[in-house]
Amino acid sequence: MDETSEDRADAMFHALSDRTRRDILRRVLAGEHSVSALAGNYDMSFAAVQKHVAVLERAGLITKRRHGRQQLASGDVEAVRSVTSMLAELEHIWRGRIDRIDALLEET
Amino acid sequence: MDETSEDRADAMFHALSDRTRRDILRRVLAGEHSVSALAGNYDMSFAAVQKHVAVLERAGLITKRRHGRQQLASGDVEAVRSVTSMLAELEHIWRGRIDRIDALLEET
DNA sequence: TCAATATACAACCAATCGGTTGTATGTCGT
DNA sequence: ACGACATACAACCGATTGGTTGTATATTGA
Repeated sequence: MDETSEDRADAMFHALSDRTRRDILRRVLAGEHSVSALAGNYDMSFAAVQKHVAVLERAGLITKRRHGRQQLASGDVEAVRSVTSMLAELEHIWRGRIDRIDALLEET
Repeated sequence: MDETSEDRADAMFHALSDRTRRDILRRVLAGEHSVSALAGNYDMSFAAVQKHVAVLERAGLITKRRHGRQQLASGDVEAVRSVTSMLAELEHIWRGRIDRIDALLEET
């Protein structure tokens, strides 16, 4: 159902808006971890952590690969960079405003 | 009630997770706009837009200043940059992983 | 002074969120 | 073959979200 880049932006920012998910992302950017290894770090049920991992995966911020009975999660740095570039676009818009102010000042 | 940097991160990413709020942020980064001028752009009630503006303001992404009976909203590019730097921290963690992999390969 | 304008905010609603427990499905080791 | 482990997912719950309408409070211009 998700199709547009706005949908992807919604999903990515939403995934990043929870501190447990940001912590999971940090860990799996540093290296592969199974879902249960991740779950061991938090004071909540395995199922809750598994859902957080699923949210990150749906947003494209992590990928999983099977290894025996485990699913090894790994952070996708390219997805992180795509979020960075959305913010860069915002900064670019702001820069245009400053340029316009400068131009106005120069007119005098 | 918000105190920690994790609370601020929660608020900022949450504020950015809605496309209407991202659009508002783009407009007010480009230049000041009153709340009702912003509301004119969207197919929803004034109150809904006013709440979106309040969410962005609580997250620190925009500031408001009174001008007569209007409140002029303006995007805060420094706040946007602080989000960028959170993502940069994630990229940095990932770089450490790559360095470790390189070191392992070099051992052979 | 007074009507119109601009904003804020409360109360409400359906939908989603972050958590829970319970169950089903694979996969491993013996 | 079977018990233990790893994962997925459904059902449920209270809290929050994104929207609505209605009301209150300033501020302006005539």
